[in-house]
Amino acid sequence: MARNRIRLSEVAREAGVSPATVSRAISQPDLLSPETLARVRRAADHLGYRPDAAARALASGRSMTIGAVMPTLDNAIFSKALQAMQAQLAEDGYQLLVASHDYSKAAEAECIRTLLARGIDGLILVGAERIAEAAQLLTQSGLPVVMTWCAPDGAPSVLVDNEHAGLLATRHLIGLGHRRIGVITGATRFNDRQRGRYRGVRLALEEAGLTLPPALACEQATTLAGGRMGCAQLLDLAEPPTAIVGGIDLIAIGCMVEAQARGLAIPADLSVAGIDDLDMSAHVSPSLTTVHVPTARIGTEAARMMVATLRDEPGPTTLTLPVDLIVRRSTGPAPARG
Amino acid sequence: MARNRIRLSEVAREAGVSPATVSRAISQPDLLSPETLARVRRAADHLGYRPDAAARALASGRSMTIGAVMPTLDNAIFSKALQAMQAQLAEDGYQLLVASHDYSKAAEAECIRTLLARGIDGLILVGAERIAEAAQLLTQSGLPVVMTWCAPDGAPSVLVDNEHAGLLATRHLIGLGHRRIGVITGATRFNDRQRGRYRGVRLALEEAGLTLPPALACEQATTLAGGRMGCAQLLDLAEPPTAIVGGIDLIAIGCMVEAQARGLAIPADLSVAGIDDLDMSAHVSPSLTTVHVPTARIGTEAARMMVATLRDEPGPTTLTLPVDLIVRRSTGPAPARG
DNA sequence: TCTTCGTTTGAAAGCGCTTTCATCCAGAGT
DNA sequence: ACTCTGGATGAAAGCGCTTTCAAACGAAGA
Repeated sequence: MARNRIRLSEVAREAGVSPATVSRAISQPDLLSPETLARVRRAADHLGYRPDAAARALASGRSMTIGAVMPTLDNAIFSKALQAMQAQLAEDGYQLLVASHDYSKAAEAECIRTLLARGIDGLILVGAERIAEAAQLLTQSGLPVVMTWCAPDGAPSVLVDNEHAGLLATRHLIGLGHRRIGVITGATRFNDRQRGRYRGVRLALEEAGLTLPPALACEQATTLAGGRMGCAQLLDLAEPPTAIVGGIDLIAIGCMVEAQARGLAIPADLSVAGIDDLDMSAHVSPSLTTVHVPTARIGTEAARMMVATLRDEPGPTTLTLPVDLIVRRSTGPAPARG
Repeated sequence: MARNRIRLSEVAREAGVSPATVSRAISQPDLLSPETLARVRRAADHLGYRPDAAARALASGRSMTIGAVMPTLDNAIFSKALQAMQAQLAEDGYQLLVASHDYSKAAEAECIRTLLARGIDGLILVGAERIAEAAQLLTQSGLPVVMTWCAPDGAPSVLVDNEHAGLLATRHLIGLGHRRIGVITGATRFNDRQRGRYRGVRLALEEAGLTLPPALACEQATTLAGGRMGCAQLLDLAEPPTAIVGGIDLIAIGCMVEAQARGLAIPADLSVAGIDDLDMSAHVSPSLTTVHVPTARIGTEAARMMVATLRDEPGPTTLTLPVDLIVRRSTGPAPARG
């Protein structure tokens, strides 16, 4: 950390006021008379004064820094949310300290620990599943926390109804006449988002009186390659599905790639639906039917909620964002019975 | 920032030593006798002591925080580099403070300013183009800076030879007999990476005695949609190219999508090559011929270089990572003359 | 005119840690 | 036996800012 050359006290001297006044000029300008304020400002500009963040943090107990712990940045949905979060926080004068754990619970706990030690004013998390140690750290720190995507009832959070998303995608396929529907999700073990979506799929099937044979459900990495592998697995079955739901768009797109590589036409031979609505999903060929999840908004709203909490502004402490089915070209009527 | 309950002085009392000793136990354990060290550690563990980052930063002048300014996080190449950077920094006990500017020079300057004010120990940047104000801020701050992807000669940096990447992709197409080669880059105005790649393309064409008619070069957003639009533009020409180089994979993939949507076969009717080698590029259909850019390694190495600099370790101050042509299925021999 | 109040400013005490500098002591050297 | 050396520890002075608390002042009320 570069020692700033100019200190607050020097600005005070230059402006002919006390250090306290300069401090107030920075953080509570209303308290000063317009003339004094102007004089201080002029002096500060003149000297090129920049307050020292560490000193402010130490003296005030606030660091103006929010921590965010994400599963990974290497996935459009999280990096997009992070991008939006950062933009919103910057607008309110906060900075974002980022950590990612690559879907490891232990690593997540470590992230939380270091972020906590680093002196943050609030913490934004993804999902609500974590080891006891991490949860305990959080509660005993008393730090404001906002969870995203998933959270237990009542916890401050910005959510999407993952179950509903799975439900919408599956209902759509059922409505098109599909009866044999496969599902490929990401690992559900440390991922309540994927679990919720999977539940939604099952729910829709049950509603329609259909069953999900175990062979038609598989877990894969949440990547395009994972989607390809999962699709290959399902298509190799003696009775392959006529439609597949991907737990995230990346998987669904992988499915399409694999199916097309095998000479299948989409949606004539196989319908594919995803969940997320990535930017690219509208542009792949055929365009992907999916459930839109307002990823960027999750970031924005989480940031807003965090700032509101820190400012003691009243307001809703949980927010559920809507998900919508976007019907595109990758889904169509079930093929006639052979 | 949650006020930590336990202070260093309390640990000192518990351990029966002076605060100075506890401080040394944390940051310079070698200075202490093994017994004292153990005693202090025990006391600290027992009380659940966590040092206050702001106080350490203020007293020591080091914040153990590195800032990174990226164009956007909403692009796999940057988020991947960031992910790697973060992982490496975490290993060395540093934290990452992230900001992004969405390809705006003014916003970038603002990012640099706030990051500087936030008290960071070093700054990692992408590219070397920025407004004078930002450049001046950097030099007068005297902060260690590492640039990535692009940088002027001699500046501490982790680079890739963007020009060479463009060259490799284009030579490959020329080698396949293509003579009418189109190129779609991202905006080159505030993007020295894309400019370098474009230069490489021109260079390869010149080498082969070919020209690049202005109509065959276009700039588009660095997205899949941008690639589609650019491809449409080139294919609508009276004399469309037989091969297209995309400034980044995302554009190249967009090209393929557009061409396929128009009923063209790849590579029979049109060859497409990209630069980056995204994860997905191996999995799209047909798989994309591209130039591999070690994105994650850029992040890792930049982090390493930063830490080495901060520790005053000797070592190379610029590092150029190799790029390699990866031939896949999206490129093939030029169609026979009609 | 005298009190009361609100507004604006200053004095000074920290915030929790790091870091000289000084001290102490044991063993090495003579 | 006596100085010298180096390692281990402590005392204390900040790091640059915020924030009570109190003072000073002019205006308003009695």
